[in-house]
Amino acid sequence: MKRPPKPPEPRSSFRERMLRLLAWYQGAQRDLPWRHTRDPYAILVAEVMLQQTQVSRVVPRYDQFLACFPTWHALADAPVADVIRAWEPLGYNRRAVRLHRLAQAAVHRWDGDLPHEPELLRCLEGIGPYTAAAVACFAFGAPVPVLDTNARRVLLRLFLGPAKAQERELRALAQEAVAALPEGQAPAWNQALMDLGATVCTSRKPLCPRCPLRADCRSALWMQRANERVAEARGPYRALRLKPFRGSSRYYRGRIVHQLRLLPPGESVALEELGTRVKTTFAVTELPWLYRLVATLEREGLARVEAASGLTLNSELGHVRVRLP
DNA sequence: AAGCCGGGGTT
DNA sequence: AACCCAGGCTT
Repeated sequence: MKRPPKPPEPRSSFRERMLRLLAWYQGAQRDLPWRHTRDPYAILVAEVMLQQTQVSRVVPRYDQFLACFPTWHALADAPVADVIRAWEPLGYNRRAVRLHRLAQAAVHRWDGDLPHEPELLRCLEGIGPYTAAAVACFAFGAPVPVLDTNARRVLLRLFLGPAKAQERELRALAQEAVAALPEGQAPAWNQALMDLGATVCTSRKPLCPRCPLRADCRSALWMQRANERVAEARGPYRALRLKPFRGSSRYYRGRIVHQLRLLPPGESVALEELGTRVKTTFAVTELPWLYRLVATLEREGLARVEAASGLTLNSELGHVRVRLP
């Protein structure tokens, strides 16, 4: 008997797959603090904190930040130094400054609210395509795609396969999905994509056996083989835990801001003293280097330099003092 | 498109 | 040691 041609894989319709993911989400969704509110302020705080920062690192800081700054007004009226302090250790410290300015814009320009349309949200500094869509959807219920790294990966693997796709097709696919959604399901859908990506369809070690859509996934088979290859190739693990970014300007910027946060409120530190706190081998010949870093931080709203105006001669740098803005 | 911007956890 | 992360902005 001739071997029968391989039957076409049974594929559920686009809509069936969406409904299955939504059903999975109903039972598997993560209980996250920012999912208990639709207050635009609380949503925005979460979304800004979550920019390029893992959920597990935001959770412990989130309630604490909201306790310090419960409303638009509370945040807008607070000294920016307090906001910068409350941001530690989330990183990307300019987000704290931008969030502070966003609160002031909400109070003074938008009458205690935010615009509801993603296109208008996008005009605000610190709100990019992701955050605009997230606020529009999660706070205002707008049926728009919310494309973060998780949603991109899930859509790509699920519908487009292992080949790399252009941002353009991804957006088209995401838009098509949202348009096919039952009324009012956009927030759940977007969160379902993120949850699947965060807990099952992970970047490095996806748990395909636990995936509700495995049977209809364009990448499942490919992924299984890839995992087997990785398992074979994996060698003994050694934890090294060396200091990352040693010597990079990014590394020292972080240390500088950390030291400024440690200062008592309103106090400043001499540039040279700051140098020794930030770098154990600091020498006075490095004052210009340190001053450049601090000057950049000042332009970004993360530091204030107290000095005779515009003097950058080496001999003058000894009089420079630095503090939080 | 590429570089820059933190910092902690995972493998 | 590199990789990862509910990105955004500048050049």
